[in-house]
Amino acid sequence: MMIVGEVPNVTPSSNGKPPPPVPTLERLATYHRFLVDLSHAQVETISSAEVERQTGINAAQFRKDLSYFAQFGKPGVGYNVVDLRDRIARILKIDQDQKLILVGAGNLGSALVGYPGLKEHRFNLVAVFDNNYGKIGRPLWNLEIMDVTRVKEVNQQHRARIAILAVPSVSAQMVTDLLVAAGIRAILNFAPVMLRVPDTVFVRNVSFLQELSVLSYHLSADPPFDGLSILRELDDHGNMAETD
Amino acid sequence: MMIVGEVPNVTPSSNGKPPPPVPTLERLATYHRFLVDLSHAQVETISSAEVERQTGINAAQFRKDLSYFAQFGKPGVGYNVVDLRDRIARILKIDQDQKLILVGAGNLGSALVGYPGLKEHRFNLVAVFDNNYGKIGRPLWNLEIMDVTRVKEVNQQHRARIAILAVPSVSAQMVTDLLVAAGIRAILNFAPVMLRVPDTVFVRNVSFLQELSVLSYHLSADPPFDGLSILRELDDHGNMAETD
DNA sequence: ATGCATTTGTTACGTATTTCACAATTAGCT
DNA sequence: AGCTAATTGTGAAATACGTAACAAATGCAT
Repeated sequence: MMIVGEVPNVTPSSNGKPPPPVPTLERLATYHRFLVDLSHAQVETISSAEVERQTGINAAQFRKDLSYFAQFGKPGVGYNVVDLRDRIARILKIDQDQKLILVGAGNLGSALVGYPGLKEHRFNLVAVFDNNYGKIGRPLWNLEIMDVTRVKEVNQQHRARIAILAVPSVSAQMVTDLLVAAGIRAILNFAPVMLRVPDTVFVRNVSFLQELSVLSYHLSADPPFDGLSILRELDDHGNMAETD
Repeated sequence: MMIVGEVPNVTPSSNGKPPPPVPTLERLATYHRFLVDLSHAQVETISSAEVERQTGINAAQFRKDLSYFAQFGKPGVGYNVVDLRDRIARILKIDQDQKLILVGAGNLGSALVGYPGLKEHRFNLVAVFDNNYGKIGRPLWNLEIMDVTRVKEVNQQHRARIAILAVPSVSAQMVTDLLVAAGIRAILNFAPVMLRVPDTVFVRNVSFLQELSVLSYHLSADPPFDGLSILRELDDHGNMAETD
């Protein structure tokens, strides 16, 4: 029973249960890919302990992640690989074709949508847009690059709900507004800026430079060691961190 | 003074202070880019409240993030934009040229290292490797693609410490072992697998499919709304979520 | 059929991160 | 100089997330 005035920001399908944490969703995608591999290797069942051994993710974490959604396993036995794989796919809605549009047909955008894993995971590119007149009309893969100002009109046919945004930072917000107006509900943003969107729209940011900067931080400031000193450390410690 | 037997896993420059959380480092990169923009716009000083207004990041969060490193601002005044920008750059070590190598000269890898933002942020690609014999010897940008088995030998000259890993999942671990042996200390991994590395090596994972899957989850299961319903919601609520 | 070894689902605990709240500091104004 | 308004830096409170621990469930062996 919903109390009037309560804020219904609990994300999709507001049941009674607490919504799954975002890190859980991220791991779910990892589990899915892992299970796909297992199923190809004809593995029938797997235990959470075995998942930990093979992926490095804590077994309790794995079980808890799944518990946000339903009960999947049999005590004493484990999880049926194919069943779990398919049920996770349903949760993430990657069991059905998902239409994508790309905005920004530059180097990065073209490469991203050219990634063959996309089709394999049923993400389907249906249209490509750009705001650079030099590019409009040219082909990208099997599609024609269209003027981004037409995105609303064009998406009335496709009804894609996910957009990949790979435009320069300066145009990112402007393009985002067009996407929102075109019915896009989820944006994968590669521009290193915070987008303003209505709270009905989900954004995930991927920033290449940010990732590199975090890595850069962790490099010690001392004079660069040559490769050998690392090897020596390896020998000292045995070798790998964690697990076998 | 270091107590014997203490575990020195506190990341770089083990001072007495607690190490900054990783989320703080990620935001630091965001602040840096934001400050670069401000400095180009000739803004002299900025307050944490104004940062919140413009980036959406909580003002206390901003101040606390900075407090892990030093005191940067003047009470009653705020932060000097140029000074803060440069000090964050020093913290992240993006004030100096950082050498990078790329492993995996496919679509994605080529596009990533072709991104002009890299040079602007002083990340310098010094070598490209692949394990596909068809590609070895060919040029990529101004470099020749080399056999990845030679990475140790070649990196003895360059002494790059950061690697971008954009190879298929199956070869990712094998290549990683070569990189570690070659003195690489930080890896930006685009393959959707968990890499095993010694704990002297830092890994950041970027998975395109994982990001899309998380977005896909958030799409409600109900029949797809057309673009107009979203617009109606926009009108109802005023318009944007948060801030002006 | 009963007991044992295994493994789940979940509650309780611990750690990490974010947010709040306020004393301390600064610049400008009178 | 002293007062005021603004804003920082930070300990304490709140929240989110991860890990451990264990009762309940299952299949297998006897």
